[in-house]
Amino acid sequence: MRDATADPAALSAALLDWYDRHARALPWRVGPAERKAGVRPDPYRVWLSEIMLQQTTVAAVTAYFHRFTRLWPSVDALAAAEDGAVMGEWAGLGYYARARNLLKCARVVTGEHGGVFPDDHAALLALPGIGPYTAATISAIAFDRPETVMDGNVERVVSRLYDIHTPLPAAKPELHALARALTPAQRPGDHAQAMMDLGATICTPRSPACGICPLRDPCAARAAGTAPLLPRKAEKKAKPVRQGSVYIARRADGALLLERRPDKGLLGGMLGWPGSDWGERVEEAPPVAAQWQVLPGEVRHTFTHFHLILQVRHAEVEAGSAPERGAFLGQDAFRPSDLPTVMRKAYDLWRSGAAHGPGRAD
DNA sequence: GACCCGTGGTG
DNA sequence: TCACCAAGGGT
Repeated sequence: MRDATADPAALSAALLDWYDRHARALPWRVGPAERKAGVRPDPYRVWLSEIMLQQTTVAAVTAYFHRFTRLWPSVDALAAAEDGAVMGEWAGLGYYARARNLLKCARVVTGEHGGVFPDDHAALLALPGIGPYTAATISAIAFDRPETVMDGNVERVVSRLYDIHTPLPAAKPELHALARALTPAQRPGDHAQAMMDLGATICTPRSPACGICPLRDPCAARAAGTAPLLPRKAEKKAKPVRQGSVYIARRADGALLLERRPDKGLLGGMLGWPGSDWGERVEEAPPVAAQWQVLPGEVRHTFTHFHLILQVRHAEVEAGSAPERGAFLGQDAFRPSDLPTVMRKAYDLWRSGAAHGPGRAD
């Protein structure tokens, strides 16, 4: 199915020419004009952005990237941060193991590499939270190494360029070999970013803009009319529905009962309301003795592999009450933005009900 | 390879 | 409303 006229050097040249004219301006990016003028990206910012961008859109990442770089302008500054502060700033971005590994990685770079990111693939791969994709991307973008970057964008672009119908993930080795042949010796960093920009703006998952694509002539899927159908993917399993409950206790002074979740597992390391496990139909004793009231309504939330329906309970507790789980956090120390989204939804449900007082209709 | 791990946008 | 999707990594 390969187009014999699709010379890799010509493809790469056409792609770089398009990138020079249409590169997205991104907060962590050194654009093609600056790069040609000799400007080099800050490896810390490249690394931070790549971790944030794992399975996450540019639109979602941008505000987080600005906050993180303002609070912690260097890897040394980040390494010195408190765990809770970093987890709180990451709240809402998801995949919280990334934040835990972000801190681990910063502390290794500071403690074992003198605060300087290593510039070789193997050393990068050995760092927490950096896998094959991120190691290759940091090498290419931060150090302009001729690494082959294989993310979801590149898989899509290459599968269409060569009209590959093998479903993912089985197609990965084949796609990687094809992508490697496209990687140029000159400007590999810009090439990697050009592939991603093409995938994000032209060669999109649905209704790709083939008419204005710089690779439309050599593209095999464009010729075959199969571009919108690629890449094919293995079927996914259905998500089961789980249920559970959380307890929001407020002390007279306004302090709220919260707990730090264990590092492993769902929402690991994040702040949350004490509650039951989540499963078929779980009931559990409250974290503190009180008159618990079931709030009207429910929280619905979807995780990677299940749907959750959450019942929210609330109680006003006495000043001296000793909780069996969690700890009371003072009004001034509690920021709703520190909560992962599902816990934030529970908080919002309680607050929206409290605003209307008891006896609310729904 | 299989499974676990979040979230918000989108059609 | 809902399934799909996004600059993946760890186990």
